[in-house]
Formats: sequence, C-alpha cells, structure tokens
Amino acid sequence: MVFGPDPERPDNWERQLKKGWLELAILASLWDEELYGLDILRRLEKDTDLVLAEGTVYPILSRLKADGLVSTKWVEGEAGHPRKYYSLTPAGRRRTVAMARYASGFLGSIRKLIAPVLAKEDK
Amino acid sequence: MVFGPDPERPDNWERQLKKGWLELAILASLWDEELYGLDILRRLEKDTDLVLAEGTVYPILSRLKADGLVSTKWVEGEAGHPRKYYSLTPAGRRRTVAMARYASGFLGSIRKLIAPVLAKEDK
DNA sequence: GAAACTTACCTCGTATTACAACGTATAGTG
DNA sequence: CACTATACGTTGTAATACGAGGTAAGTTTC
Repeated sequence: MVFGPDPERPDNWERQLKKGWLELAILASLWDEELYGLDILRRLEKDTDLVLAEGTVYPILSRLKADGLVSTKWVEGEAGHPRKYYSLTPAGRRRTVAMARYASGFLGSIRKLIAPVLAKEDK
Repeated sequence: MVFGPDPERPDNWERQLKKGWLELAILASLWDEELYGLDILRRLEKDTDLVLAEGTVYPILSRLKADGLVSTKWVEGEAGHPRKYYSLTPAGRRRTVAMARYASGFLGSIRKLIAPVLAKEDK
C-alpha cells in the first residue's frame, strides 16, 4: 500500500490522514542517524510507504530547525550537489519522545474505533 | 490521556496529529448506530479520549452529508431541542471501510517508525 | 409568566498544514 | 558546451480544526 496521492482516486482524504504526522515521521527517521533532505524522503517511502513531496519536506525541516529541534551540517564532496545533513538536538529528542508517546495512545484509540468496521472483513 | 487542547502545553502538534482523522472517527462512530451531533462528540470523548469542538463536528457533518455519506433525520420530543440524527448511507459505509483499511495500514507504518523511539522507555 | 438555564444546532474568521509547480545551484557526461 | 542528475529552496493554493459567537426550543425557578 502506498500513502501518496493516488491518480486512480481523486479523493483527498488520504492526504488529510497524513497531515500532521509528517513532522513526527521526519523526527523519528532521524532518531538513529543523520540524514539529508532527499534521503529522508526516500527512507520514509522505502521503510514505511509514506510518500512525501520535496515541497513538503523542506518547509518542515526549516520549521524544525527554527524551533531548535534539529541542527544542520553541510557536507561537500561525495556526489554532485553538497548535502545538508540534519540531526536531532536534545530538545528534538525530547519532542520526538513526547510525540511518539502521544501518537501511540492516539493509534490505540483509532484502532479501537475502527475495529468494528474492519471486523466486517473477517467474515 | 486526553486528545484535546492541553492548557499545560501550548504546542499545537497534538491538534495537527488529529487533523484528517476526525472525519474517519465520526464515520466510524456511526457504524453501529444513529447518533446526533453532540452525542457523537460525547461518545468519541468517552470511548476514545478524542475531544472535538462543536465548531469542528458540525462542519464535518455538513460535509459528509453534502458528499452523500450520511443522511439525517429530525427527531422531536424526548428532550429540549429537537435532535438531528445522522446515519451512514451505503456510500458512507463503503467509504468508512476504505478509510479504515487505509488507516490500518498507516497505523502499522507509524508504529514501525516510532518503535525505536518508544523502545527507549522500556529500559 | 418572566428570567435564567440547558440542550442542541450552526457559522465565520483565523491559523496551520501539505504540496504541486517552479526556480536555483553544483557536478558529472557525451 | 549542452544535457542530465542530484539536491536545496520558495510561492501560491486548497483543505482542515476550532474558538468565538449566534439562534432556537424547551425546562426550571421565583
């Protein structure tokens, strides 16, 4: 399953369900390692089927930096254009844990809520 | 845990995480029974700790009706002000199942993503 | 029977978000 | 020197949640 825009179905509720979770997704993807912009985008798509547009990632990263949740470091060489690597600050780690905790509870509530709906499928 | 505004913490990421999920929450709450506006709000708070404002519920219900996903029925008597009961249309049931299925996959992805973050707590 | 309260429905303006489209910069390739 | 690929960044648009405020109907209190 892919969580990007689906040309087959013009409905936009899929996009709306993703809304607000991308910030957490990006923070969480930086939990274990430093990544640069496009890399974050690819990792999320590969590991979690979460498809982000470039026009989405960069503004979020700017926001996170302005809030002091991530720090950046330019790395030249290696390949083509220099890359800007992002890593979590201590405040970023605290925020990530807080969001993950909250998200975990939220996920439980939603699961409970949609259980009867999905139960239909088991028949 | 409560999923409403938290006066203790002015941050708004909690609200953002809820964004987009309220439509599904409302549809799912109508899966087994007809409910009226304020009742939906109370059920969600009681059963899933999801706190919605009135100014949130009514616009969503209007939208759902405009999209043909729910139908309404006025019921007078019983108590005070007449109540407008909402119930799922066939299209509404189909949409609810589609959203629940998608949400289920999304939940799995997020859980996988935040697992390393929450693992910290187990120590 | 008038005022106060309760329940219920609804609307408008604001803040926030995701993203498509577009633009810029660096370096390698034919 | 075009052409391509990689990478970063910005702007305008559409959609959402909700606080604040409003209307309406019935019940209770004095």
